This record gives sequence, C-alpha cells and structure tokens, in this order.
Amino acid sequence: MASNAAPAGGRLSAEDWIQAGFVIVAEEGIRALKLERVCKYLGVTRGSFYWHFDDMASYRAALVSSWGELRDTDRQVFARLREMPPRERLSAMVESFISPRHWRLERVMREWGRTDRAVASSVRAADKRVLNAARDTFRDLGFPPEEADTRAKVFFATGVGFLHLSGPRPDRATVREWEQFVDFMVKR
Amino acid sequence: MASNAAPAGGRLSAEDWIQAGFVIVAEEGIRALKLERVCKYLGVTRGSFYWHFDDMASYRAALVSSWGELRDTDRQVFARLREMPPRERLSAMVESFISPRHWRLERVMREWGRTDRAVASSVRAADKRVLNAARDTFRDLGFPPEEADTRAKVFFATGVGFLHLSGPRPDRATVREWEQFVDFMVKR
DNA sequence: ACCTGAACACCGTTCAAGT
DNA sequence: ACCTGAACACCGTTCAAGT
Repeated sequence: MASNAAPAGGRLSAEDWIQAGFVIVAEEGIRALKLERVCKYLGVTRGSFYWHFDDMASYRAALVSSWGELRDTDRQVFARLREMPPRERLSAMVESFISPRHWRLERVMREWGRTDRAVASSVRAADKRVLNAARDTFRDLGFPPEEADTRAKVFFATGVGFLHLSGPRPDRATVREWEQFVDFMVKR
Repeated sequence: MASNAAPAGGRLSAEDWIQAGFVIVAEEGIRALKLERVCKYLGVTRGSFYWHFDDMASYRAALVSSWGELRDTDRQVFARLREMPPRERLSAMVESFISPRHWRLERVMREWGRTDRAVASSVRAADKRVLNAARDTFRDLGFPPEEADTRAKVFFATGVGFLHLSGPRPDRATVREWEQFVDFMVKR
C-alpha cells in the first residue's frame, strides 16, 4: 500500500534507496529529492534511512556514482557494437541513448548538472564516451579523422537536442526523425 | 551594542542589508549567509528583513548584482587610467585589484561562483573587463596584439594567484612581489 | 515606513526502543 | 540487521501588532 518499490515484505538495502532516488528524480525532478519523499515512496520512516547512509549529501553522491556505473554498462554495449557494421552501430546507439530506461534519467542528470559540479562532470564523462564511440564509427564509415569528429558531434548533439525537445518519454516519431537524420549524416 | 553597522538610531534600508551581507560573506564565507546571522549583525529581528526583500533568493541576487556594480566603479577607474602612462597604469591596476576594500569580497565571490551560476557569470564579466584593460595597456607598451593578450592574461592570472595564496588581507609583501613581477612582464 | 515577536512550515539528524 | 517514532535543531516565511 504505502510502498510501491520495496522488495515484498523484505527489508531494504542501500541499492533500494538508490533505485527509489532514480525514480523520484526522474519523475519529479531533483527538487523532489527530499528524505521524506523517498521514505514515503519506500514505505518506511525517516530514521531507517540513516542505517544505509550517513546523510543526504552522501546519498546524493551515491546516486550520482551509481548513475555513472549505469552509463558504464552502456559503454560495454558500445564495446560490443564494434563488431557490427558501422551504420547499424549508429542505430543501436540511438536506441541505447533513448531507451525508455535511461531517457528521463538522462534529462534530469543534465538538469542536475547545472547546479551540481559532481553531476556535471559525470555527465561530461559519459558524454565523452558516447562521443568517442560515435567518432570511431564515422571513421569506420570512411570519413577522414577531422570530419569524423565533426559528424560525431553533430550526431550526438542532435540526439541531446531531441532529448530536450520531446516529451517525457521517447516517442516513436522522435526515434524515426533521428534515424532519418542519421541517414543524412552518413552520406557523402 | 547588538548592532555594529546600522545607521545610528535610524532604520535600515535595503542597501544596509546588502552591505551587511558583504561583510558577513567576506569574513565568514557564503555558508554564513543565513537570515538569522544577518539580523544579528544588524541588530534587528527576522521579520524586518521581509520589508526590504521578498526572500533570501532575491537578497542573494541583490548582493551579486550590487557586487557587479561595485566592479563597474572599478571600470570607471580603469577608464581614467587611460590618461596615465602605461607602466603606471599597471601599478594602479594592481593597487585597485587588491585594495583592502575588495580583497576579501573578490575571493569570496570566486568561491561562491563555484556553486552559483549567476555569481560565476558576474565574476567572468568582471574578469573580462580587467583583462581588456590590461591587454590595452600592454598594447600601448608596444607589444604586438597577440603578445599583449598573452601578457595581459599572465599579468591577471598572477594577480588572481596572489589573491589566493596570501592571507585574509593583502599584505605589503604580496603587493611588492606582484610589482616586481610586473616589472618583469613589461620588459623585452 | 520600518520593526517586533510569536507562530508555523519544512527538512534533516539523532537515538533509544522495537522486531 | 534493519526499522519505528518521538524529539530536536536549524532555517526561512508569514502576519498581526507595534512605533
């Protein structure tokens, strides 16, 4: 009843708190990341929080670093992508980038990064990894190094742009538009 | 007794609150900028604050913009400097930059800028003005445009460096060191 | 026109006691 | 090993009443 996310009947782990934080932050923004709010979501009282974390500051830090690891999983996806033909690789990146699972979190982290330096640098690091993968792909497509750089940037920037222009969840139309744009980027 | 800054016997103006904010922030850091703290400094109670400002957010904004104006006064100083011979101009800039009146505020604004974007952009704007004045001066000293740029940057960066390396107030030794450095920068 | 002071709201943190 | 719930601390904000 009160709890929508806690493991049925069991007690919570730090991981549960982090997942709860992701959901709240994704749906209600960083402003909503208040202890009381997370407790209500998990169906526990305030005090229990302090069994898992020292304070709100370290909880936020845990969220950020956990998001970084989430992105590292993506990096492994990118690594696997290397075996695919380049054009398909780009499509896979589009899919990965806007997967419903990461969509909102991606946006909210960018917003959070505007006021929190740790988040900002996590976002930059994550961006760099995507950018590198895209650059390599364009090189594999036969573009000279510098042009591959430029195209990778445009490719990625467009993705981030779509991210902000579209609604709360990735719609099919957006994905299609991006794909068309990728077709365009790949030519010439 | 309780009040160290309020106009004797009179009531306060928004300007008094801003000046109080500068003193507190300069001596105790941004963390200390709490309503209660400012009230104690001015010898009034919390409620009176709301006569002058809507809330803490707008008070902080007022502080920042007021600091910007303070720096604009400096800009006028720089404008007057143009009539001085270039080498003296640099010395005047050193003096102005590290005047006891601005020294602490300068430091604290840079610190504050690390967590507040509005402050950060105010700081950047102020820096740019100093930098431009320095660049013009090096040009007037006969350096070609690009080298004037570089020397101005070094000149200014050294100043900022001294700002952070020295104690809470500008000591004579620091000023002397900077002056010696300026001598070096001006040659060749 | 400006200030007091009580009241309130909102959060985070601690901790003894529970299961 | 994890949670409750009361208590506390810390701030900002409101507002009726004062001068």
